Amino acid sequence: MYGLADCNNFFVSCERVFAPRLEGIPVVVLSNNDGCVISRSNEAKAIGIRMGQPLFQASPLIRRHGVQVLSSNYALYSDMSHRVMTTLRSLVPAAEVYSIDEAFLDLSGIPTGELSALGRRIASTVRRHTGIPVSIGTAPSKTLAKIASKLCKQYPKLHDSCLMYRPEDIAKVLRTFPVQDIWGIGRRHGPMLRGAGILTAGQFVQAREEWIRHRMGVAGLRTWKELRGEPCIGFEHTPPAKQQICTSRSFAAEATDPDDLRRAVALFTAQCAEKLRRQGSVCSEVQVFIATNRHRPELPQQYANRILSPPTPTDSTLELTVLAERALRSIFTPGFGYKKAGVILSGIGPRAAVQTSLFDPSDRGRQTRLMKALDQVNGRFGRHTLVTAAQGFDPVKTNRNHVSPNYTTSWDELPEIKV
DNA sequence: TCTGGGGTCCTAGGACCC
DNA sequence: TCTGGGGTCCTAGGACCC
Repeated sequence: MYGLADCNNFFVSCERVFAPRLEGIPVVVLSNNDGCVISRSNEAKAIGIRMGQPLFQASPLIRRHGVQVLSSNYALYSDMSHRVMTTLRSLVPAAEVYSIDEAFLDLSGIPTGELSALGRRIASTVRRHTGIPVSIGTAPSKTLAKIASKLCKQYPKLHDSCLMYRPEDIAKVLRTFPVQDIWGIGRRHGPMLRGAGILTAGQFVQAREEWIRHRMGVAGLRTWKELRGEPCIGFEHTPPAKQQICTSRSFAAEATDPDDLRRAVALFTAQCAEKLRRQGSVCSEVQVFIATNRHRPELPQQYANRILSPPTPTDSTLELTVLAERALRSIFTPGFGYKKAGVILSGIGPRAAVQTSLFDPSDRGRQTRLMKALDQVNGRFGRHTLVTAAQGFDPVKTNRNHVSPNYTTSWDELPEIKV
């Protein structure tokens, strides 16, 4: 049996833990650069604010209903996520972190009769330890567990835990579950299925196997089997290393000054390299891309990118920064206003397996010790304590006009408390 | 005026091999 | 006129997820 623990309205719930005034009123959290709505309280959902909706489109509703608007604060959310995951791990044999707000639970070996109560205990313990409300879905496959967790949000009397086990119970749920809400069915296959007269998960599992294979490939077939109770997506006990690492941002305003872009690209490179080192990998390619504002078609448009390779796979911020800057210089074109830039590391492999070049100009051991020192200093004294000169201390501006304090990760940012 | 960021996997087609 | 069979690797594009 698989469990799925899903935090309800996660980013909004994180904000509410430390700002109880946000309880019971409509709240939304925005994407980077304050662009789109990416988390909504139940009250915000009820008044019709949509997921992913641009802020400016939602603003009439926001004004009319006095919706509280917050910029995203990932330092807070990732710390809260760790607390939730730690609590989950203490309650089940194993947990697979699936996203910042979800984890699959390995429930093998637990008697079926105890699963329902266990789910309720997990939900109430996470709530008590972290303040975050979660929904626990339990079923014979991951796809069914996802559906079970969604039912918790619909039916309060389930007390945050839904077990779908007996075939007749599963069939009953699938009969009314919308096909486009199934995990694995996205914005293309959803409408395709509806066009074919398949509106519910129940109709989907009744479709012919060959038809699914033909129209939706092996991934669609896997979803079909999972819904029929045949697990095809296994439990991952150790997270695989990333094959690609990306850091990118949109800017508050279009950048025309090459120095602004250089500093941004240097910062993104440093952040990518840090992620790379954290998973113990090296990379053999660094890609830089810059893009104009695609929502302003009346302005000259460009998307440019360039990939460069170090002589030997590396995880050194310094080596990668030199390459990234060279790549940027080769694609930057005066006269364009760049709204977004990013760095992508690829060709990723384990550090332990690096094949060095006979003509390698750099001192590997020295670079490694330097990066270790860099990571230790920043780990101890804060993220941007030690930076490359190329980054500077004055990052290119993004919009973040409604940000909450870093309640859990930086004491000096806590609001003053009157006694 | 204002429109996010970070990933994975599959598939088809082309280039190439013998 | 007739024009093989079997395979690998790479890439771009499309689908999906949060």
